[in-house]
Parts: sequence; C-alpha cells; structure tokens
Amino acid sequence: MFDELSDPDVVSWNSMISGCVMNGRSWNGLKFFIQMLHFGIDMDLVTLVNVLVACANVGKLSLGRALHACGVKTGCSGDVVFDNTLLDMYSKCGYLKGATDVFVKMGETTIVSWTSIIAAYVRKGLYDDAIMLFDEMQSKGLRPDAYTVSSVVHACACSNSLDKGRNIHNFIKKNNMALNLPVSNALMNMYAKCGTMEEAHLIFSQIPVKDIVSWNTMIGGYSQNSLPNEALELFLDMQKQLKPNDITIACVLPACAGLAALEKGRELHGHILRKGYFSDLHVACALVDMYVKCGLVVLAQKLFDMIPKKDIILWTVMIAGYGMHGFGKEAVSTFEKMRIAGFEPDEACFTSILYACSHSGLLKEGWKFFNSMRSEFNIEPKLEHYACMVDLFVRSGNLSKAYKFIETIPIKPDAAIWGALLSGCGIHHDVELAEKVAEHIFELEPENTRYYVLLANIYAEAEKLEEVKKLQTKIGNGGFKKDQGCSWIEIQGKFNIFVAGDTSHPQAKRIDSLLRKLRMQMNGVGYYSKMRYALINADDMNKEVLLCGHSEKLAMAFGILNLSPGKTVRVTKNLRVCGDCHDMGKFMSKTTGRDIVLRDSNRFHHFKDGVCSCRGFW
DNA sequence: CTAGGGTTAG
Repeated sequence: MFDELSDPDVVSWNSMISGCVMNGRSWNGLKFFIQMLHFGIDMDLVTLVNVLVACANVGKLSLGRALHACGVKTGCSGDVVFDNTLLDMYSKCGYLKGATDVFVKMGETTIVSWTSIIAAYVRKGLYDDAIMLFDEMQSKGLRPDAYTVSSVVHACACSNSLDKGRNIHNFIKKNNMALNLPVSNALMNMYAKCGTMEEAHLIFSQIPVKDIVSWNTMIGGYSQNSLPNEALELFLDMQKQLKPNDITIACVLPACAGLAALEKGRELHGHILRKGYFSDLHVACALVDMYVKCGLVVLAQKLFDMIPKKDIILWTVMIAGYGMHGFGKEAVSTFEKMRIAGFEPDEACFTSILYACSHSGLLKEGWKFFNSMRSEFNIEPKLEHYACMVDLFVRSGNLSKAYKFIETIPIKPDAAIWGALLSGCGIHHDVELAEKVAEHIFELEPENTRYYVLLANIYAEAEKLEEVKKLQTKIGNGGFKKDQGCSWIEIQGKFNIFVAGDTSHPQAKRIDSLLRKLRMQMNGVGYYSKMRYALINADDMNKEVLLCGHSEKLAMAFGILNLSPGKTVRVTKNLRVCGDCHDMGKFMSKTTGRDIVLRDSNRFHHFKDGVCSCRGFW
C-alpha cells in the first residue's frame, strides 16, 4: 500500500519505519529512514523516536548520537518520550555514560525513565546501583510497575541476592504483579540462579499459561543446578504443548552432559540439524561439551572444527574436553591456536588448561601457563588455579614442593587445595604428611566425608587398621551424609544404575559370575586382590562383597554382557574410580577385547588393550 | 506514526 501512495507524507514514512522496527526488521526501518531523507521529507518527533529504537535494536551508536543532535536541533529533546527513548538507546548500545547524562538532564522523569536507567545499570553489571536506584525511585513517590520489577529481579538474579530478591517477590505479591508473565519468569530465573529450585518451581506451577521463556528458564535452571533428571523430564512435558527453540536446546544439552545421556544427546543433535540450530554458538558449544562429557571427544573435535566463528567459551570447552580425556598435548596446542586466532584467555580458560596439564602430567607447561597469568594477562590466580598447580606437583611426585607451594598462596587455601595434596599423599604413601594435611581439611570442612574416606584409605594401604577403625567410628557417629557410590550405563536409551554390592539387578547372577571369572584370571596372571581398596566408599564393611561388587565393576560387566561385541562400553560414576576397579577395567579391556570408557567424577578413563588413557594421572 | 521488562553454552 505504501508503494501505491502517490505522495507519502511523514506519517506514512513513520508508519513504515515503525512497522519494521516493531516486527524485528530494524535494519529495514533504517533503510526507510534514509530513503525518506532522500525524498526530502522532514523528520518529526515520531520519526526520531522510531529510528532511535531501531538504533537501540541493532546497536548503532553513531547514528543514535546523530539523532540526538537532530533532536536538540528540532527541539524534540526535552520531550519525555524522546528523552526516554534516547536514554534507552545509549544503554542498549552499551554507553552507560550517555544514558546517565540524559537521565540527570531530564526535567520530568516518569516510571519509564527510571525503569530504563535501572535496566542500563543492570546491563553493565552494576547490580547494587540498580537496586539502589529502585529504592530511590520509590522514596520519590514513584510506583514501580511490572517492567521495573522485572529489571530489578534480574539484577538480584545476576548478583545472587536471594534476600533482596525475596523482598521484591513480596512486593510483587502485594501488588498483584505475579500475573505478569515476564515478572514470573524473572522471579523463576532469580530463584534458579540463587540455587533454590523449589521456589522457582512453585512460581512455575502457578503460571496458568506458560510461554517458551518460562519453560526454558526452568529447564535451564535444573540443568545449572545439577538436577539433570528434572531438566529432561520437564523437557518432555514441555513438548506436549510447545515446540522447543534454540534456547531450549542449549538449556537441555547440559543435562545430557551431566548424565552422560548419549542417546538423548544424539536425538537432540538430530533436532539441531533439522532446525538449523548449529549456527547458534550457544547451541553448538553446548553440543560439543555434551559429546565431550559423553566420552566422544573425537566427534566433539570434528564439530568444533566445523564451527567457523569460535568464541572464548567454545575454545575453553575444547581445551577442558581434551584435558578430561588426558589429551594434554592437544589441549596445549588448542590453547596456542586460540591465541593465534586472537583470543585472550580468561580465568575459566586458565582453569581448563591448568587442569589439562595436571591430568597429563605436563609439569613444565603447567608452570609456564600459571606464571603467564599474572605476567602476560594480568589475571590474578584464584583458588581453583592454585588447586590445579598443587595437583600438578602432586602428580609429578613432588609432595614437599606442593606443600611449600600451598604456603605461598596469598589467599586462604580451601579444602579442595589440601584435598589435592591429601590424595597425593595416598598416591605416594606418605602417611605422616597425610595426617598433617588432613588436620587442615577437617578444620575447614568437618562434614565432608570424602576426605575421611581418603585418609582412611591411606591408613588402610599402610595397614594401620586401628586408625582406619577410629575414622570409621567417627564417620559413623558423626551422622554425616555419605556419598553413595553409584555407576550407570545407558543401553538403548535405558539407564541401568548400580550401587556398591547391589544384588537386586535382574542380571545380578550373570554379572557376578563374569566378575568372579575375571578375578580368577587376574589372580592367575599375577594381580592380587587389593583389599585396601575395599574401603573406598566406606559405607559397607563387607570387603569380600565390595571387592567384587563396586558399582563401576557391576556396570562395566553389565555393559560387556549386554552390548554387541564391537560396541564401546560407556560407564559413568558419580565418585572417583577406585584403584582395584581401575585395574580390573584395564584387565577387562584386554581379555574381552572391548573398549571401555569410564567417566568418573574427576576425568575419563579409556581402557583399551589393557592400558588406560590416564597413564596413572588421576 | 512514539519510550522501559523475562530464557541459552565453559
């Protein structure tokens, strides 16, 4: 119709521009604006406002500034709508100073001005300032509306401010604003980011008509909070009424990664290919990570290579992926390629490369990367980086160096750092140092049973059974929560879950006889039963049962019995693999001719022809 | 013909 107009006036042009901008075609709107100027039509207030919104949408700060000047020239600046739009344009283009300048110069401010300036601070990560502005606004007698509270709740989510978030939630309830969908979605997100999924779900369950953001928020929340089963279940529920989008997929994939749910992950990969979602970097990155964590590092690498525009997160995923699988050299060369591609490593990236070095015993390289953090990249190492370094010294056999290194750490070492040294004491049979280290740990985390178990195993290996008993009593009387050792294997989409000493599985007898047979063969070629490992989970004193019945052994045996000969047996365990199970994994791979890939809580072990990819670095 | 809010990967 516009094309048929003989003499379009400024209202006609404004209508076209507005139509474009409001329907996600901001670039087109800008084209109409340029054309309009060519036709010699003078812009008015409405034109300026529309085009400013287009600039905000596509981030065109230079044009936005020019329009600011036009507004001054034409007398539009000073109009509340113009100023509000201008403020938001600066904010969305990332120029906070521009936004605040507009805000302080405004004569009249409205709820829209305050909401926009609050959102501007949130965008820049200045959450406390945003929350302060929210309070200030109310003290000036302005009532926040649904738009305002959405932004402030978002600020609470990003800054992990659960208490402030709850306060605003109360305000929302009092003012009946929870009926507004973005408000409810923001609240759910806030609770999810603060780690309280029960509260998030309560809100979710009360929304009568959920939209895709509601579902994505909950699914992503479960994934981020290590509740992968809940995430997958909700994903199924969602599909009964809504089609997932690219964001949904990016939210579910981490759940597959957490469970090592390879078949579900492959299904999602198919969905990605059909919908063309692979071009979305979030999706592609989550997919690569999923394959890494399901054990298919070579496929992950192929997909990684196919992604033309990589970002720092994707590089980090690949570096961490190589690290988990013991490909330290590949991790280092990937890091170097990343540098050549022009990326500056950040904190998380250094965690990945240091982790990779420690898990492959690359002492020299690890040192080099660690020292470059400060000297080359101006990044102050955090506890996790120090922990990697302690790990690195420990694995390369230098306990006293590790101890001295801990003493140089400028931050107070946490239990994880001492824990790395403690497990090193286990590897190198140093009971005396272990006791010294354990004291530090028990002071920091008196209720974490992992470390008691670690120390108990060190005692057991040194055959100090009195000390073992003392610790067992301590754990028993402490009423501590024990981590139940648990392994699982997915076969045709079905998860078979095993716990230590489990005899309830329908195939328990077959599994048991296979394991007994293997044990006899192992003994026959010189392996001896390592009774000392029996303690690893500390939740059952029946050594005989445990020696043959650790959950990872059961799952590996089940895989061998139920997967056709050429197939790789892929087992996942929630805790670290025990030494005897590790020996048996190697042995199994040789005598049965099967590839076994075991993911434990720490890294991957690829057993093939009697050798493990970890080469002892675990 | 005009302004502000909620969901994604390490």
